[in-house]
Amino acid sequence: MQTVIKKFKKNLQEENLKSTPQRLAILEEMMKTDEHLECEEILLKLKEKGNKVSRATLYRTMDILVKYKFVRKLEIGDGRVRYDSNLVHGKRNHDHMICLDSGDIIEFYNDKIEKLQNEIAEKNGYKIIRRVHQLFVKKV
Amino acid sequence: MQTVIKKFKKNLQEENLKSTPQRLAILEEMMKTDEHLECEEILLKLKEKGNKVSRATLYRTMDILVKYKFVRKLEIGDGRVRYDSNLVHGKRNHDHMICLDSGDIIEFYNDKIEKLQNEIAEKNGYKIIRRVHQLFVKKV
DNA sequence: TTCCTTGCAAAACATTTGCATGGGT
DNA sequence: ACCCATGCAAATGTTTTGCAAGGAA
Repeated sequence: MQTVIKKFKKNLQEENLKSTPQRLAILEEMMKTDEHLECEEILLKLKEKGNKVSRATLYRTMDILVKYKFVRKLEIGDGRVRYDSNLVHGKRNHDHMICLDSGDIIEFYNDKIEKLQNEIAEKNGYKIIRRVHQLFVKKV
Repeated sequence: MQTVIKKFKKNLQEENLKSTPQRLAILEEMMKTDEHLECEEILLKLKEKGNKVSRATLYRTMDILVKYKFVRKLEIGDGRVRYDSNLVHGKRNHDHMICLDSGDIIEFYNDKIEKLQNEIAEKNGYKIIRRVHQLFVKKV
């Protein structure tokens, strides 16, 4: 995982941003979890481990991590923003199934849907930059 | 369209809610537009027509309209909540393509994706209650 | 007459921002 | 030494809520 940290430092450097203990602590925290964490949860985890990071810095840093695609912002419409790490076992493209009873978030991926999406965009003269696909479900 | 108003009144009655001028004005406003309106825009439109509705009532009523599926809440991740009317020319199932350059919101529907989604849910022991599918695009 | 509904203003909430201080490079 | 980053607290923007007054049923 050293490579991820290296990449992050390089990314920062390229924009004249500085490699600070706070930014690294946040990155490392996001590397450790495959949950979908809210800002407050991330803040709490950091605090528990003795890493003091202010709320303002957390918010500012999450924007950076999103920009570099280390994490993805996940909004399921309940007013809480969650972050989905792209750093754990190299996961990238996936969408979410949200159980309305348990609140569980299950990831899914389907190649055919992927292709159909691209066709739809193309047909309209567009290309897809990003997408959100969420299924709100209940147990049968 | 009288039937929609009738249905609304019936829905209200069934929950011991009252049919008030404010609630009806909001419903009628949503029947007239096929845009994706924000709360402030709806409020403005109502005011322009001389219908005085307070912000609090608007928010409270939109929740009711969502519950009865007269409108759909649309969140495209820019921090603004929009409402998508289900009352205009009987549109129901559709998803959204959002142009990152112009901000345009284009509606789309694809039967195959629909089927694939159902299969995915089923395979995991779930049934789909609601879904969000958004493609963020740019012109080719 | 009974409650539900409204409107106002205050509260709540998440996020952003200004600014003085601190810290990478 | 330069200038970016941090932390705090204040500001922001949106949505929610408590409460007194008004209005359907």
